[in-house]
Amino acid sequence: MDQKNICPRFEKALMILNHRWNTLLIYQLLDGPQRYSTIKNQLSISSRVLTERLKELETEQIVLRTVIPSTPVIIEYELTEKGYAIAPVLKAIEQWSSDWVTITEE
Amino acid sequence: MDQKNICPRFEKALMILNHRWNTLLIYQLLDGPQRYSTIKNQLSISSRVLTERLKELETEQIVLRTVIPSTPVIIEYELTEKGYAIAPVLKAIEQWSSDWVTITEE
DNA sequence: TCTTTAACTTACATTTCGTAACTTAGTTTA
DNA sequence: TAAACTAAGTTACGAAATGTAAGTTAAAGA
Repeated sequence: MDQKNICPRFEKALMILNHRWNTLLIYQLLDGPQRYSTIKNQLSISSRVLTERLKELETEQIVLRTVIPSTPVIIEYELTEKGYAIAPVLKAIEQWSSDWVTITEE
Repeated sequence: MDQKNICPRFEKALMILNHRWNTLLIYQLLDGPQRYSTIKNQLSISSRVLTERLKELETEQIVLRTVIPSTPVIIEYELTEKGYAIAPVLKAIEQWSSDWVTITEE
């Protein structure tokens, strides 16, 4: 009747990675440092949610935010070492999707 | 200005795996076939959403639903081969979480 | 007949998300 | 001098997803 003892670190990892947009954002940043507007243009995410997620990933030390003092100011986002360490997860998803996922067209 | 060409199968995999509860559900089912009430008791998910997600995973052929005709009826859920193939993704997340994720306590 | 049980449903409140318009501060343009 | 432009947000608000709690169903046992 009681719940399984899930490792809290694993649980937290799932919370972060399964939060909408987060894995796609990390996937996008695997290409290297990118500014806010570049990310926004690549993904079909709204600025409201993009800002929110980048803040979350920054708080989790997965993403680093750098201010480039120009006019207008430019902000660059890049993965930290912790962030790049998520790459194998994305690789595993890519592998599974190429092995098993089919697109149903009509 | 245009979006990156993300493989539609990878994109679909992300849609499925990042949908709230889905990875945790799959993780739970890696232990083997389980009935509805067992899953419900292990995770803190509501029956409304649990039913919804199990249907989604069944539609995606990740989960198989079996009716055991008893009274009251018992339903057993288990991963398909496609479902078990997600295990490496979970393993990669476990690895990352044990390497990098810390729990902030107060 | 009444109660019990497993696996859902349903109604409704709360939270999260998406959309579009607005803000801020320097800089160029008119 | 003032209006226009730009990047990176922020705000207000409606729509969609999620959580909560109570209800449903059908057969069987008390």
